[in-house]
Amino acid sequence: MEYNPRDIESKWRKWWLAQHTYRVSNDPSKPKFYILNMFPYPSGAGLHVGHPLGYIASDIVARYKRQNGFNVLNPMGYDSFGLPAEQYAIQTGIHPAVSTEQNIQRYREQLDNIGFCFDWDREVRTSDPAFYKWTQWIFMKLFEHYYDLNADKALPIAGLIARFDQNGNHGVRAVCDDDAPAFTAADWAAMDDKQRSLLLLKYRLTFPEESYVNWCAALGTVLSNDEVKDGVSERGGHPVERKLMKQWSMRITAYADRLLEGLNEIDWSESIKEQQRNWIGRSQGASVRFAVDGHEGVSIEVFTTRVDTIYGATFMVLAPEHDLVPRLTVPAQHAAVDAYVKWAASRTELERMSEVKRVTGAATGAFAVNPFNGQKIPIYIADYVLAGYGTGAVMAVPSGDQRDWSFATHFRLPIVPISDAQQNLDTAADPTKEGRYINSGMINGMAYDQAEPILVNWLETNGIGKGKVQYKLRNAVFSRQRYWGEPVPAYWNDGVPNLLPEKDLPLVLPAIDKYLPTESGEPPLARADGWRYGPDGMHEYELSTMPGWAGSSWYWYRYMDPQNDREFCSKEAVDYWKCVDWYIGGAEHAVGHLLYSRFWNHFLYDLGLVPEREFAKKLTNQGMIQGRSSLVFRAKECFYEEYLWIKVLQPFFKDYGPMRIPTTKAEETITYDFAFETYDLAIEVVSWKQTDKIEAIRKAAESDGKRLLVLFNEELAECINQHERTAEKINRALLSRERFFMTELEPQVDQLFVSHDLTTKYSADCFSKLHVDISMVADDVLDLEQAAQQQMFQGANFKLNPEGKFVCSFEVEKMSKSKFNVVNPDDMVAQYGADCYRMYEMFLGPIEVSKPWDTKGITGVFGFLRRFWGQFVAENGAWLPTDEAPTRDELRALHTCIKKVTEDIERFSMNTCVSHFMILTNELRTLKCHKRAILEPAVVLLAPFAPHLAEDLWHRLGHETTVCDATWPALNEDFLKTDTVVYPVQINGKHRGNIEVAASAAPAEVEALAMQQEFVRRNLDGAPVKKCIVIPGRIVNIVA
RNA sequence: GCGGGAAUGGCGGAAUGGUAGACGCGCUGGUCUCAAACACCAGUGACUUCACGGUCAUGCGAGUUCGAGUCUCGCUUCCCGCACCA
Repeated sequence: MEYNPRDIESKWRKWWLAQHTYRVSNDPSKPKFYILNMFPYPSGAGLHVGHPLGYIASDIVARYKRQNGFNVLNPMGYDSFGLPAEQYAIQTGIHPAVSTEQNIQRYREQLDNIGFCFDWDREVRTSDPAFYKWTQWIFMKLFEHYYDLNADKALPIAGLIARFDQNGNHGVRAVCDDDAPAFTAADWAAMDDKQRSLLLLKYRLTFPEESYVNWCAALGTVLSNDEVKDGVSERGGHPVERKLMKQWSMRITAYADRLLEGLNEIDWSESIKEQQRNWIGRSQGASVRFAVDGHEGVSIEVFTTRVDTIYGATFMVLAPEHDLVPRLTVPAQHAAVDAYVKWAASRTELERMSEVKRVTGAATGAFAVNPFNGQKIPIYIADYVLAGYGTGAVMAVPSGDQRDWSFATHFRLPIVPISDAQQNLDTAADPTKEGRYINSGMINGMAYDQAEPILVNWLETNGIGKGKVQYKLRNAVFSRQRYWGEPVPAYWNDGVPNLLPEKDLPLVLPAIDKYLPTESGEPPLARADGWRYGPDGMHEYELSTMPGWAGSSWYWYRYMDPQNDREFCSKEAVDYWKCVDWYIGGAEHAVGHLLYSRFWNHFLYDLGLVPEREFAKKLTNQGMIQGRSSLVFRAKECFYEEYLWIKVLQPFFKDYGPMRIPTTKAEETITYDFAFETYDLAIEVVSWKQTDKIEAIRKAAESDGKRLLVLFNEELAECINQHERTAEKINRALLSRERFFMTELEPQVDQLFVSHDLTTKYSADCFSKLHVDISMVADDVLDLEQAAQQQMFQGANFKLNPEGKFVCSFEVEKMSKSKFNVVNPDDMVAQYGADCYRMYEMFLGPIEVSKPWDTKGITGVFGFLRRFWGQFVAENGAWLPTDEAPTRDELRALHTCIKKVTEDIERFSMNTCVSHFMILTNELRTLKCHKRAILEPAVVLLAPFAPHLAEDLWHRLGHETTVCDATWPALNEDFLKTDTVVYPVQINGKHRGNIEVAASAAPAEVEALAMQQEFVRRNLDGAPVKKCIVIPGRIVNIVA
C-alpha cells in the first residue's frame, strides 16, 4: 500500500480537532514552556512558503517539549490593525474589518493545512475590541504614571501631585520634558487646573506634545523613526518630511538605560542587541554653556563627548532650525543666513543624506565666548548639525573632529592643535585621545584620563555645565492620522487631554463614511458622527489612532488568559506562564516591535503586573526564504549607482501561448471590469538610466510583430514621480506605450500608480501564472538567442552553456508577489502532503539563514517519508512490524538517532534532524528491520516533524491516544558502544589508513598495532618515529 | 565611516581542535520496461594512475598545535543594520 499523505492527513486533522488535542490549560502541576511566534499581519496576498518557516520550527519544539512532559503554550493570532487594509478600504469602500476578516480566514485555512499544534481557543486579534480594550487600558496606565529617578521606576502621578502639594518640585527627581523651573508648594497651589494639567504632561509617560515628526503626505500620517528607512517610508517608499505637529508621544527615553542594561540578561542574537544598543545610542559627555558676545544673558548650550578638546574650539555651529539663529544674526548676515535656512529646509531627507560630504553653512556674524579661555569664536549655522540631537548646537574643534576640520578648511577657520601627538593637521583631524595637551590652559601637559574629570569638575563648580549622558533614542510618536487602529481613550477639554473613565473601555472604533481625512485635513475619525464625550457630547475625542506597534507591545500576555474581561491577564495566569521562553520571528523588527515591547514590559513590571523585567528570554530570528527571478539583462549603466535590470517575465516561449493582461484605463475611479489585451513579451524595469536600451528592445519586439508590455516596479515609479526629467526620457523611450506600475503594497495588491497622462492598473493575480522557471529559459531561448546575436542585449547577462545554448542567469531575491517568484505552501501540501512540506522546509538549511527556495529538492524528503512508511506497510498492504527482539546494530541505529535528534532539536538545528531520520531509515532498510521495538520509538521521534504520519502509524501500532502525549524515547548510551573501534591513522597529520581495534584496547596496544601496519611502514619510509599520539576512541597520529 | 554576520563540491548544506564534503538535490551508469516515467542498485570534490596509490583542496596570507573548515592575527569579498549623533 502506497504512502498516501492526502488521506492520512485529512483523517488525523479531523481527529485532532474532535479530540481537542491541542487545547492547553493553565496547569500548575506541570512545568511550563511558552514558545511564541511573532504574529502575522493578515495580508491579502496570503502566505508564501517563506512565512511558515518559523512556525514549523517552533511547532516541532512545542511538540518535542510536550512529549518531554512540559505544559506547552504555542499560540497564534493576528496583528490585524494596519495600513494595507485601510488603503484597500479607501479604494473600495469596504470596511477594513471586513477585508481583514476575509484575510484572516484565508490565513487560517493555509495554517490549518500545515498541521500546527496551535491552541486556536487562545487566538488573539489586535483589532478585536475585547483585545484593544486592554491596549487602551495600558495606554491609560502610562498616562497615569511618571518615571521617578530616585525609585528608578514608574510611579503613579497621584504621588507626584501629593509631593507638589507639599514641597513643590523641590527634591523631585523625575524624567521630565525639559528642566522645569523650580516651583514651591505655594506656586503649585496658585496654579489653576489647566496650568497644573499642562505641567503634569511634562512628566507623564504618554503625553501630547508639539514636535518635529516624520510626516508622510502620501500615507497621510506621521511615522515613527523606525518606520522611516533611508529617508522614505518603510511601507510604500514615499517621501517623508519633517513637520511640526501636535502628537501623542511615549516617553520611552525614560527607560533608555534599563533597556540597555536589560540586553545583558537575555539570550538574543548579538546582532539584534547591537542594533538596539545603536538605536538607543548612549553617549557619555558633558554639556557646556557658551555665553554670546554682546548678548547679555543669552547662552548657547552644547553637548560634547570630548570636553577635553574644548581649548581647541575655534568656532561654533548651530543647526539651521536653532531657536537663537534669528536673534543672533547680525544685520549684515541676514540675507545669507535666511537664504541658507531656507535652502536647508527645502532639502529632502534623501538629499541631505546623500550629500553628506558636501560642506555648506553660513556665518551669523555673532561670537560665542569659550568659558575656559574667554576666547571669542564665530558662530555658524550648518545642516551637518542636527536639530534633533543634543541641543542642536556644537562646539567645533577642527583639530579633533573630521567634520569640524572639513568645515574649518572650507571656510578658512583656524585649526589649533591641542595635543603633542597631533601631526599632519593639514590633511585631516586627529580624533584620538593620545598624547599630552598643549595650548590647553589648565590641562596643559596632562593625559586624557587626568584632564577630563578636572574639566567636568570645573564646569560644575562654576555652574557653566555638567557631566551628561545623551541618547540618540527619541520619544516615540504614538499618534497616527488613520482610521484602522486603536482609538486613543482620551478626550480634549480646553486644550487639555483627559482620560475616559475605565468603565467606558473599550472605546470602540466608530463607523465612518469614507476612510480619508476630512476636507479640512483632520484625521478620518473626525468624520464619525457623535465622536464626542460627556453629556451632550461636550468634548471631542482624540481623533488620531494608535500606531501599528501598540497591540503587539503586550499581546503575549493575552494568550495566557485570552478570555478575561476583567483584567488584561489574570495574576494566576501570568504567575504561571511568566514570560516567553522562546520567541521566534524576523530580524526586521529589531528596533521597532522588539524595543517597544521591552519598553512596555518594563513598565508593566514597574506596576507589579508582570513578574519578569524582560518579556522574552530567548529570541531566534529566522532567515528569509527567497525566490528566484530570471534576469536576462543587466547593463552597467549608473543611475543612483544602480544597474539597469530588466527581467523577462515571459520570454518568447513556444509552449506558452500569448498572455492576456487585464488592464483598465479609468481615470481616478477604480473599476473591476478588465479590458483584456494581449502581449507577447513583458519586461519589468527595476531601475535605469539609459532608456535607449529599452527602446531597442521595444523596436526589436515591434519589428517581430510582438507586443511588448513594460512594467515598472514601485521604487522606480517613485523615482519617476520625483524626477520629472527622467519621466520625460521614459516617455520618449516608450512612446505611446502603456505603462504598468507595480507595487508591493499589501494586501489587495491592486494599488494604483498614476503616470502623467495615463492611468493603468493590473491585477497581480493574473500574472501569477507567468512565473518563469529558469530551466525553461535555458532550454528554450530561441528568440532571445537571436536577439543576443544581433547584439540587442549587449552586455546582457547571458552565458553560453556547454551545449552551446544561451543560458539566462537568475537572481535570488525576496519572495514577493510583485516579483513573480512566489511559491504557495498550499500547492506544496496538495502535491506532497503537509508532513513532507514541513520536513523539507526544515531540511533546506539552518533556520537563521536566508536561503532560496528550490522546489526540486522536495522529492528527496518525499522519498524518505515513503520509505519510512514502507518499513511498516508492505506494498500489498500487509502490516510488517514484528515482536522480535532487536539486534545490537538495530538498537545502535535507533539510539544514535535518539541522541542526535534530541541534541539537534535543543539547538534548533532542524535540518540535521531530518538527515538523521533519513540515515536511520536507510539503515533500517539495509538491515531489513521491521521490529516494533525499533519502529515504535522511531515514530515518537518523528512525531514533532511529521505529526500526521506519526499519528497514523501510532494508531496502527495499536494506541488509542495521541502520539503527542507519547513519551520521548530515552537514550541508552550503552547501545551506542561498539565492540571494536576503527582508528584513523595519520602520519604527520595526513590520513594514511585505518585500523580496527577492540574497544577495550589500551593506547599502547593501539599504538603497537598501528606500527605493525604495512601502510604505516611504507609511508614512514624508514624515518624514525619521534612520537605517537593515541587519542582513545578517536585517532592515532604518528610523528616522524 | 561604525557595528554585526558570513565565505566549504554543479546546488542546498554536514562536521564537541581529530578520516572535510554527512544528508538531500542534480548528474552518470545499471536493473525493470517494447519504450518512457516511477522505483530500485551503484558511482559522483579536482588532478593524476591500467591499477594499488598519489597530489591538491573549506575566500587570501601568516601563526598556534602532533593535528586547523574550526583557535589567533592581518587582508579580500558579500550580506544585514546604523550613519554628519558632536
